[in-house]
Amino acid sequence: MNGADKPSRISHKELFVRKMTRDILSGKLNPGDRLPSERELAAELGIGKTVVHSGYEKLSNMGLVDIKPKSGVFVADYMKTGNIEILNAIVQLSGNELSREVTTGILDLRLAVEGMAFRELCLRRSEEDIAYLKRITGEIRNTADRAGEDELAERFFQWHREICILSGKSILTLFMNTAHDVSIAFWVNYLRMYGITFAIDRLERFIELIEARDGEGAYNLLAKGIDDYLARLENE
Amino acid sequence: MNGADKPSRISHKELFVRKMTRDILSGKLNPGDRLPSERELAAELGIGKTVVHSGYEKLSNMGLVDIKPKSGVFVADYMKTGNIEILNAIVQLSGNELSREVTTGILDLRLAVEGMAFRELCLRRSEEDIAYLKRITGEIRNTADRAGEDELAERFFQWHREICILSGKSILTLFMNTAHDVSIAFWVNYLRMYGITFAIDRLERFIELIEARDGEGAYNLLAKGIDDYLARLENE
DNA sequence: ATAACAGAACTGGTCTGACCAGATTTCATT
DNA sequence: AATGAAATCTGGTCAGACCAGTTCTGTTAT
Repeated sequence: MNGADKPSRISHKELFVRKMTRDILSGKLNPGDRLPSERELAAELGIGKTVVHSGYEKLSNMGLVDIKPKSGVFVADYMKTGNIEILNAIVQLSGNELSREVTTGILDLRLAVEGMAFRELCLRRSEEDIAYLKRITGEIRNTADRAGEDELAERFFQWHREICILSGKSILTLFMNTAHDVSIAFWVNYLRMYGITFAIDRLERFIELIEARDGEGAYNLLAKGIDDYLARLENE
Repeated sequence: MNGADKPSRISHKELFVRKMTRDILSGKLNPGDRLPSERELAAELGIGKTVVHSGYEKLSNMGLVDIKPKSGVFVADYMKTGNIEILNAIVQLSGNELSREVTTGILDLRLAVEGMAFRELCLRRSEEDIAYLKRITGEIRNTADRAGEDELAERFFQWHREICILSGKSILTLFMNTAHDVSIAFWVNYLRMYGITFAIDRLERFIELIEARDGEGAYNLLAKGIDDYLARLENE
């Protein structure tokens, strides 16, 4: 019993994927290692081969394992071949705790992606864009008290994603979504560190700069915020 | 020869996913539309319900559809909620042809990601790194004649990914892999446009700059290359 | 002793049909 | 008209059967 009482039952596949992810990411299994065959594993875990196959397929999509058809499944050199979904898996496993390396990496990318979005949006923003951003920012302020930590993090994520959407560069939006889970973990930490009021004030400062079409200003505010966050992380 | 000779038979699931992807991306189906139930579709297409389920699952992973459990499957507002895998799907559907918007978007991101990798690598590169880069570049040159278009594109992709790996910023590598398919499409076009010799010479120029620890130089060469490519694209 | 080669014993890949449980609709009862 | 139980939808899961390559193994011919 229990301990991890999940109201919604966890499927065999989900359990299997988590176990394998943990074993691989923790270093218990090393790149190149051969994994048990689908049949073996199915028998050992008392589940169907189809389930194991589906699980291996998912791990393969993340880049954690390398499936050689009709031959075997091997642990992949995932830091070479994996994709960003691995980050999301890492975050979920470690319960929203981010290592420093992951944090700085993600922030570097965020600066690149969102910085570009800010600059583009400042060039093309309409009055409607400004009104819309003000409206959703107001909504965040109004519901901040009764919103949970995760929900608030989600709202901040959506606010920044909106910048990408409004910028018209749809690639940036797709990228933001790809890094969703890891972003949420970041925002939870951020909001704990700086507090809600400070964070919302910052959103409004961004809106002012966009309204003034000050792309460089918005970029610099973003860059400065990231630097500051990393500096505080160092001093912890 | 050839064109589309696929030796490996295409599975029902693959066919189904492609059809749905095409219908959604082409605008034949619109965000919010309810899709047929798994059973309906299975009967209509003469395949098993599990196959349809698995297909819907894949589409959901890409962010193309929104699965409401026990309720129905709906076309998602994918430009808002989709992730980068959608790009890969777009590329595959259009037979490696890239729209201008996708191309510029991807190149913007590449500049951000690889530019950072070049700068970092110039700071920390060892003699071994240089020797390794020279070796794999030599291999590309030696095999360029007998390699197919796609294989060569893959090798160029791997070369640039190697920059990310050697830079030590593993997040950048993960990002590169996430955009793999779309990058291959880019490199195929690039190699057609500039020719193999020019492209390989350029790799060697990069190595010289890394050896000289000239991070700015490498960044500028990358930026200039991208600008030039986009300019030529305009004039086509 | 060694090389070549059938065939047995693996491997992952695909698909069907059955069953589960939550969501939704229908329709008789109040 | 409002209520609520039951029928009928929905996606979610799973086991087992079959397919087709790959790899190992033991025999045979040199």
